Amino acid sequence: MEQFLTIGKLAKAADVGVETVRYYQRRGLLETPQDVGSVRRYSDEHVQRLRFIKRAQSVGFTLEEIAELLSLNDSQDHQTARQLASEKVADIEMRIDRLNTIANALRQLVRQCECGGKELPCPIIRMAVD
Amino acid sequence: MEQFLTIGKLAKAADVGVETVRYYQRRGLLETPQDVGSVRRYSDEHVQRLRFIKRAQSVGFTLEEIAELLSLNDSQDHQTARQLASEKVADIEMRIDRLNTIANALRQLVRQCECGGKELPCPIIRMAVD
DNA sequence: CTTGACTCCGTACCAAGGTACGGAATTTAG
DNA sequence: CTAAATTCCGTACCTTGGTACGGAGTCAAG
Repeated sequence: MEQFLTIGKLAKAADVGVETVRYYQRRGLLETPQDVGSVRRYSDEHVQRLRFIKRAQSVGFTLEEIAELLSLNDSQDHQTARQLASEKVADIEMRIDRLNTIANALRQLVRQCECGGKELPCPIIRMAVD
Repeated sequence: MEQFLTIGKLAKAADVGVETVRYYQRRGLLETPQDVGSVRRYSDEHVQRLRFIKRAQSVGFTLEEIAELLSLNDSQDHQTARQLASEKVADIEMRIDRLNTIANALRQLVRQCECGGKELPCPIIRMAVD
């Protein structure tokens, strides 16, 4: 029975702590399944969801924003979901732009160092995007 | 004298709180200039730096990571700076990939909703990257 | 059938990144 | 020149995203 996990197995599979799983349940990011006997059982869906949360977190979304993303996924109200999803896509594109700006500044820094320019200031921060 | 700002003007120009500026100074992210009279004066450099911090934060860097980025910029040790900068670039590219994954999932969601598929589950979270 | 690991639940605590507050000194606008 | 706004500094407090802990119940391997 690899398909129905206890909370411990779930946590391990998604590489988070058991307490974290419970915390997300309290926050409403993860469904708390019905007890089977006196212990709850989790499926692969739950693992995917936890991994999604991790990825989204690692690029700067708050748990609240992630809850919103997930609710889009779950929503029956496709009209609203489409609208919100479009906004989120725009938001993500902006984040990507910012990351590219920072990456480009760093690449330039790398190049300058390679060319051995000794005392040039390396102005990462000057590259305004605004 | 638009060029030499008090802390209040600086904060306003960079759209952060005065307390935040002081906090960054304590954390070593922003230089504390010498007093001029009994008040410190800030320049456009400081504004740029604060904006850089904001942008980097908004895409998920911690203040500690940002301090590292900034120290690369300031560093005299170009060898080490080049090495670290390359690592950071790789890091950023990974973040961009993750954002693209999430954005693609959302775009797919948008498309499904447009096509009016009523009860299809919209599986944002299934798109594994790992 | 017991003993060690695991679950469940509640409450407490922690670190990061600020924000608020208060008092003394200073600066600036009228 | 005075009154209001700012600065500076220290300490206290707040929110987010967890982690730790403790006790009672439960499950599974020997």
